[in-house]
Amino acid sequence: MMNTTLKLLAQQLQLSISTVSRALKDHPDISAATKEKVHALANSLDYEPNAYAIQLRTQSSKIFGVIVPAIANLFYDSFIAAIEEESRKNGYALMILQSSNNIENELNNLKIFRQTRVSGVFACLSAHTQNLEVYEKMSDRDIPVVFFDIVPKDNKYTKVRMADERCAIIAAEKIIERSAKRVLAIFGDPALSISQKRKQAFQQFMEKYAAKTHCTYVNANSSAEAEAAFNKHYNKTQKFDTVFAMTDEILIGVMKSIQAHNIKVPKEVGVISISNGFIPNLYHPIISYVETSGYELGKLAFVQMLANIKGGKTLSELTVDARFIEGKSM
Amino acid sequence: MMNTTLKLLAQQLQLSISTVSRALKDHPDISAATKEKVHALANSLDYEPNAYAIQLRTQSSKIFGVIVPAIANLFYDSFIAAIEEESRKNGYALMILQSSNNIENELNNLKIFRQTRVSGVFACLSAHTQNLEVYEKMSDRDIPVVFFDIVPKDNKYTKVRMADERCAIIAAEKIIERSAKRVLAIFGDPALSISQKRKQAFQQFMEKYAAKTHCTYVNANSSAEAEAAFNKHYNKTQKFDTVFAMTDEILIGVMKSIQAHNIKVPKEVGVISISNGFIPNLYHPIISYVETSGYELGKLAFVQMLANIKGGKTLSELTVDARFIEGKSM
DNA sequence: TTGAATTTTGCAAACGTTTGCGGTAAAATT
DNA sequence: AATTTTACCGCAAACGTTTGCAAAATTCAA
Repeated sequence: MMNTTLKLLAQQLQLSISTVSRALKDHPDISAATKEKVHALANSLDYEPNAYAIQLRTQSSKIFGVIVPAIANLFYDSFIAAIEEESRKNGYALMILQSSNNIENELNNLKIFRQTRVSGVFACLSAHTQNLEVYEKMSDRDIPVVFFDIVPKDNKYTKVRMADERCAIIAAEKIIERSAKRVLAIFGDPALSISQKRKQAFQQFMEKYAAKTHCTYVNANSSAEAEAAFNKHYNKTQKFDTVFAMTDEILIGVMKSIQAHNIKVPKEVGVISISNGFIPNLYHPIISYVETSGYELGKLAFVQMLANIKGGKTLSELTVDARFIEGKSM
Repeated sequence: MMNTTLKLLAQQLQLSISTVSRALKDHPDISAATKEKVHALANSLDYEPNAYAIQLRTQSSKIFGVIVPAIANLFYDSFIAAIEEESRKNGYALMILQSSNNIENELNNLKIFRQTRVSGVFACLSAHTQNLEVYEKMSDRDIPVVFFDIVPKDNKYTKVRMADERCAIIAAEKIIERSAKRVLAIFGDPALSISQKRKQAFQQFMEKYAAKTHCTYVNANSSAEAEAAFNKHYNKTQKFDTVFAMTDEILIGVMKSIQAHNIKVPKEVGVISISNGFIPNLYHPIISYVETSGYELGKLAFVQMLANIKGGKTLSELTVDARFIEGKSM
């Protein structure tokens, strides 16, 4: 079936294309009567403006690009949900591509975004991205980039992220409040800056405010590793009474071990983690956690994006704060 | 910065636009020498073809639209991952929109797809969609639609889905193998056809092959409801020895209750569910489940889409089979 | 009634491609 | 040397919009 175009409408109405175009967008130059007619026919013929022609003419697509390491991730899911909501409100659509933490994919995705002439891109660096040249290329093309979560160090970029250090510190506070004697703290991939930051903040805080508390620090790259680490340390004679899990992945491993050993939470060991909330709510008792909300991060990122688009370059690093959500595990 | 266009390249090389265009796509009419020069300049100037101009000219965008109820869902995640992989291989990009099980959103999304002139759409009906008119509209515009997971009844559509009845039957088989005496079977929203189908298949099978087994059938709309249902029936004098959870959501509720009561699995009660595998692996012991793979469904859907695009209309309903994944809970 | 002011509409170029067709020059065939 | 073939290349139209400017139609004032 032929798509109805402005030309078609114009012919049927014995009007010029320009008049029809203007009528459709309520231009003051057009009389009410004409507008009426045009709208009527457009509706009955189911007219849909051709987005490609518009973009070609106006040089602006109403599409944002999003790059995440993986879409199957609770944190990024909620991030995406947030910018999707805002985008919809503002008449934008989203194009979501995943890098799978693979630099080549990341490059490819960026290329697609350039070709699609997206209005902006939300980017989460893949774990080991070093070369930011491609992102420069976007800026050269006047496509604003808002980095989120895993962001470059350099200050010349616009970025939003969780207050990573704060998260760790809040957790530490709660652990101290509980007057824990021995704690096992499990962090993620030591190569990632997020692991480093959180660990450093946590460790410093503990040493400063609870020097007598005995802390064991471990890194785990997966649920399985976390489970193994837990098992290993739980078998020692001096058992820990509190465990801290830096991520959902780690929490999952920890909880498996806890279930396997039928350990009573919080009586025998207290558990606290950093999470967006889904996983902690899967267990009984519900796990206490420091909330990192991908949703709020998304909202923030969107604000930044809009600022970039409207007001030219607005560089800055914004962080969204974390808060403690009390479960029954501490 | 100005975008480099064919025109620009042509000027710099003292060639016509058409020659440059053809050179870039290896047209046999163009001499090797010229091609060489054109490619060189294009590279150094970082030429990116304008996708909008191409689409305007050729009337075909290399974009697929995807509508899912929610992106934050393990099943849909893996579905998306699969079509994303295939799309990338075939030079397509994906535009993912979520309906949030809201009919108005669904309509809006479809509209965006029409305006974007996507090459095709993968659609999962929102829970209570009745009116398929909008989807007809897509077909009128020669945009193929492949329905997945939650699909219309009508046979005039292309659809792929899980073998829902088979899932339930496999679960029933395993329950019988275990020679369960009393089973609690919890199904999802009774308004959804998927719940009805699975329940019916399950019930029929049990009645036919294990008439003496006592089955209690319950519906639950959420984890909390599932948990409540479990609690309620577990308090009866005649305790069940096996529980079947139709979805991850239900399994989560069930497991909460199991943890709360410190029930031994599989000794005191056996657990089996239908899932893609993530949730069952969170627990100790690992829960046995019938696998419904969003990933495989995605692959299948993509095949169907390609068939539709290449070979005109190919209507059919394909299902991907299910299989039992043995955990330690039965 | 006539010219000016105002309202309403149309012309045409431009956005960056693709592609059928026609043209020119060199090479190959008589 | 005349003709045909082959190899390259350019012209121009088209895709569906938007928009500055000019033109036509209407209204108004004198």
